[in-house]
Amino acid sequence: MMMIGENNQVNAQNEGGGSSGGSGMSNGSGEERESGMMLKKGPWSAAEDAVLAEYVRAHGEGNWNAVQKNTGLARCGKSCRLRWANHLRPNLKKGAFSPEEERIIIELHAQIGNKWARMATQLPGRTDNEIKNYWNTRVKRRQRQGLPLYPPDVRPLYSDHLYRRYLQPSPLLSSRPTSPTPTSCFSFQTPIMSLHTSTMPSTLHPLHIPHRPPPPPPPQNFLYNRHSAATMRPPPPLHSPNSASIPSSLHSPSGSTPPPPPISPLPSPHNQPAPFQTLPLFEYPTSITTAADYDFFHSNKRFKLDESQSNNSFMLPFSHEQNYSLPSSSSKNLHQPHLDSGFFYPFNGSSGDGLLEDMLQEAQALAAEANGGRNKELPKEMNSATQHDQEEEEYSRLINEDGPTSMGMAINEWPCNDSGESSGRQPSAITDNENQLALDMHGMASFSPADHILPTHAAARSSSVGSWDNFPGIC
DNA sequence: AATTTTTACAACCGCCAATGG
DNA sequence: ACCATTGGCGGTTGTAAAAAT
Repeated sequence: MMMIGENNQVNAQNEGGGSSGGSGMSNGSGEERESGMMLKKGPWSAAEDAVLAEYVRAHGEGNWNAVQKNTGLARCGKSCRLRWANHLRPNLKKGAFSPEEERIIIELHAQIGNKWARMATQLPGRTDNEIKNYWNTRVKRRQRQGLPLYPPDVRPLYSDHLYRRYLQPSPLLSSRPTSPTPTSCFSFQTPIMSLHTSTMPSTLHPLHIPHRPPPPPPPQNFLYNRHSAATMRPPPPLHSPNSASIPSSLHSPSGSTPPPPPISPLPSPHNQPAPFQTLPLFEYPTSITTAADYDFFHSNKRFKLDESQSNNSFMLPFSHEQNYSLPSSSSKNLHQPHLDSGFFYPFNGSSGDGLLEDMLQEAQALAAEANGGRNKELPKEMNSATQHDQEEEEYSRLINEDGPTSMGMAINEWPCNDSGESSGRQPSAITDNENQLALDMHGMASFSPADHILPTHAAARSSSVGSWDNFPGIC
């Protein structure tokens, strides 16, 4: 915890940080000069807090730059406003979020995305900063654990920012407008590779492929249980029972909440008319250092290096009619999976989907080989009774209680319009024309397969990577 | 017990829109 | 219309504490 003492310490982190909010130059010591006065940066002291609180008590909020002028407080107006809003104003709640608050945050995020300030208006006493921090921590935690970002009964409805992350122009769609605003969308990295579709052509299959486990030791469990994994119920209602606590004004930007898409079997890739062109699945990692890694990328017949691409794309042998370009190839992309909001929907993967079954079997074989026949190595963190465990339990229950007809597949979002309204059909049921329309509508120019597919090597090697046991349908 | 990793938090940064001169 | 200032927002970073190894 950051110490707030009386000594007006200067935080070294601000060295070379440049100007802040239009204030003067940084002097490299955590202070800035404005109007001839050295402005402090870094943690606030109790004395500074007292000065600011007294000023606001006397003059009210606003006109923050006047604080420094009138009180001599060596803080810029921006800093004063932030300090007041986040720490000093009355009725601020401190401490951990209650389960109710967490639920509200999750549901709000599912609806409006990273609109922290708007979320804060729905959580009295909480600041946007707190909410943002909570969410970012949650994202990291669940990513590492390989869990969906949202519980099964919450489905992200927002659409706008889901796509911003990927709106870099591509050779195919370079004329489309792009947004400069990246977000912390979360593309969930489960122990299974998930080929998310939020920015991919809707005719693509969402696909789960167990990823190559990290080089031993320790091996991960990759056994795939087709029977338990082959059950999936339709998505639950959009809102949990307590979602009524969320004001309607915060529902989708369009003002109406789109209904959940009806569930229908998703045809297998084999049901698609051939020939299939290929889709870049992930970038060739630039940091392969082990023979096992090399073998995985070069000997696995399901992946092939697309030599037509300068960025060492690997391809899956089925795909949309077009290839999609990758953003700049970098090991960073590979090792830092992009964050996006994954959720699940049924995938009919058990009725003669030869390709998919082959892939799954292949992955299973790879897993068994890598794992030396051993299963079930639960990371320590998976044994703790936490909220996510409860969510996971519920999720598993939802998955397993229905008939063995479908398999859980993670995707980001249905094809939908700008208001987040779903087309109401499975991606594979979308025609090419419609798919192109969707692309046009969203400017879905490119995506980063590496972001979506591969777990970070670092994460994969860390002890905190969840085993398959932690993923519903995988045993 | 020492070290490493993760978490929680605070604060800063840059951008942008609103406002007023 | 232009420009500077101000305030707000979302993203990012740094750090201490806690947890894990």
